[in-house]
Amino acid sequence: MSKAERTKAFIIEKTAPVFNTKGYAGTSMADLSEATGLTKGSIYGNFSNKDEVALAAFDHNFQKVQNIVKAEMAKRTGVLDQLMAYVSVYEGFEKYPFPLGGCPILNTATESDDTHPELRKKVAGAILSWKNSLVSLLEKGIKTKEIRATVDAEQTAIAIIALIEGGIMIAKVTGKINYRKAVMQSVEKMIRGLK
Amino acid sequence: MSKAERTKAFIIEKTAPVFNTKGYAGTSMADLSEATGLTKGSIYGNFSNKDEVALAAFDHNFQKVQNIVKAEMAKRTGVLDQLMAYVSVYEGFEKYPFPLGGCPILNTATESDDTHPELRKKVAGAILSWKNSLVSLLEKGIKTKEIRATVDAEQTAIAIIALIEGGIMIAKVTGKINYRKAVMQSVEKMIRGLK
DNA sequence: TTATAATTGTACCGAACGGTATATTTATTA
DNA sequence: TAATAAATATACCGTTCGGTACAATTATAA
Repeated sequence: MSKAERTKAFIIEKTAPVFNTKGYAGTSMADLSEATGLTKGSIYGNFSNKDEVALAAFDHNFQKVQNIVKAEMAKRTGVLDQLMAYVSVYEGFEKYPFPLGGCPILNTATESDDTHPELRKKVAGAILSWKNSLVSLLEKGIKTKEIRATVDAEQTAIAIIALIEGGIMIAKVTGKINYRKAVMQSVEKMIRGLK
Repeated sequence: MSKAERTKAFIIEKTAPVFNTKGYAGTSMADLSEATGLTKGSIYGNFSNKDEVALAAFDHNFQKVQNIVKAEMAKRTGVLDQLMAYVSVYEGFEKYPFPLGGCPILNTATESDDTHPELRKKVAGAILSWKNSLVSLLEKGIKTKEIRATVDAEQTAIAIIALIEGGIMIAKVTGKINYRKAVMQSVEKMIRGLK
């Protein structure tokens, strides 16, 4: 790993939380300098523009979330139990090394959808891969009879994601953590209703 | 209604969709000039700063959504049917005069939560009033035996909001309208499950 | 250790930012 | 219709924006 590669990774690591809290438009190059302790010239020596840092930062933040979920799922065996991993993670948010600013998908989605096509695509990809892994899990459950055959995997997967993301949004903006927990209990009910 | 009052209303009406698509940080005074055809000086003659316009614009956008839902609910009588009004509205989004840029609650929530306390408060208030009206409706349904007494009104209300907002976000960022419809069908299922 | 390449800091660019003082124009009322 | 008040446009303020040229520094390999 060369010096440049290390610096690049360092910049991403330090600026990712800034983008995730202030947003893309709300984050300035000066913010990135402050977060890294590097000058603007140095940042531009490693990235060609602000966009490139933002895109890398999103990947970094999303990866962080994915790692948490994967780790929690690896502890479990049954399909329903593995689905419940999401409930655990998002109910106990603060116990995990979640990106500062909350869910990067939610944060980036609403800002980018009308304004930033590249970022929008990345978020869409993240949601789609999340959905696909849920669908696979649900279909596996149907095969192993842990889940009713009548369950619509696609619809269920999207509903789970919608509930989680909506719950995070509501809890964060109102400042009421219990709202997120209430929503996660609805997710739990939904999962229990699958068998 | 004086000239100033009319102009003020005009500015809000013309700039509300801009704030709702570009976001607060992403909208400049130049954007507001362009949207209204008025000069910056004129806008500052009617509002003391950009914040004031943004706050008024949010109110305007939220009011627009509220009016649509109220109108749809007025057409119905039963509690479950009135709950279904939300399904109708958010499933058939495009048939209604929805604010350009989508749901103002969703758009404004994620941007304001870490950065703009005043705007955040407004969004929180909007969600809380939405939740309260849902709770009232659910409790009414419990009284009239249209809904099981074991239903947790608060939890159900928040889950419905989370589903709707999450569904809008997913559909918009992925560009797949069907995702929103799938989520609304989950809302429908949830409502049917209440009796 | 020295030459060379890669990396970082300094100093600056023009443009756009939010905001304001004031002149000009338009409503309003006597 | 004339006097006055209200609303709008013009021209500008200092600051910050993203980005760049280039010098100074540091890592790398001979």
